[in-house]
Amino acid sequence: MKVNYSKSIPYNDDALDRLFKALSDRTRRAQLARLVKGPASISELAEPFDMSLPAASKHLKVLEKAKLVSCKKSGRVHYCQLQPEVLQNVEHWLTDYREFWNEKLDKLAQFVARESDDE
Amino acid sequence: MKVNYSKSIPYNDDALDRLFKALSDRTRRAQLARLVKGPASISELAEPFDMSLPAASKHLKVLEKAKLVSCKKSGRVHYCQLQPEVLQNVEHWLTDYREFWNEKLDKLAQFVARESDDE
DNA sequence: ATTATTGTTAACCAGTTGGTTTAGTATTGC
DNA sequence: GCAATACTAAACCAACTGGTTAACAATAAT
Repeated sequence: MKVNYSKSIPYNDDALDRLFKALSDRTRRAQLARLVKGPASISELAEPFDMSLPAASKHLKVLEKAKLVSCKKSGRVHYCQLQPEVLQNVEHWLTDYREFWNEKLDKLAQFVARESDDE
Repeated sequence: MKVNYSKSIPYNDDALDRLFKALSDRTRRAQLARLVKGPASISELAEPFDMSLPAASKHLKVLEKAKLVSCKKSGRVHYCQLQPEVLQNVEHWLTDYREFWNEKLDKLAQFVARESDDE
């Protein structure tokens, strides 16, 4: 089943706002990068960044609201897990532009090819 | 010439910050969407959004700083053009995660397939 | 020369963000 | 029971955002 994500489909602006906003902070991107390697507690996610636990915790909340991360409590430890599926929204959003930049790259490639022919 | 954008390469955080921040506002995304259809003046980019010219102009500046748009003045009108190449940074940034979510989707597909077999 | 058009700049404002510290709540371990 | 651990909640702060209006500059049209 293929979903049509082409130009006419209205993207969910609220979701994209939350997503891009979540991704616009390098600390949060670093936390995501850490989570690629596997689940982690909030302390583990705070430690490498030289910031207080509350700060790290707040970042995690932003990631959770964007649905990039899910956390569940086990005892007193909160285990956080990457939930990368929502990044497909970014992927789909890019579609219209990918076409555009490929065109430009093609033109550049043709230009370069033509230049080399002249030499 | 292939550039290695794999995990070990440090992404340019400043550029990604500017890029994701620029994309995190729906007005700016709408302006980009408009520019897919071709260059436009600042007035044209302000008009559909029921906002003042200075506001639209500020958004354009954010897009320019992220290098998503380039503007040049001709007479008194500023023509703005989409510069989508920089979105490849987003594309590349996604790489590590794409792998991750494809895995998950594969597992889901396998699960679904097994379920249908049972029926 | 005047006037209209297309923007920019500056000053301002309310709300958000990213950080802090301090205090409090569960849970675990001794 | 008591102390340590892992976190959350609240209050605060400076800086940034996204918007406004008012004033200005530059170009075009009459």
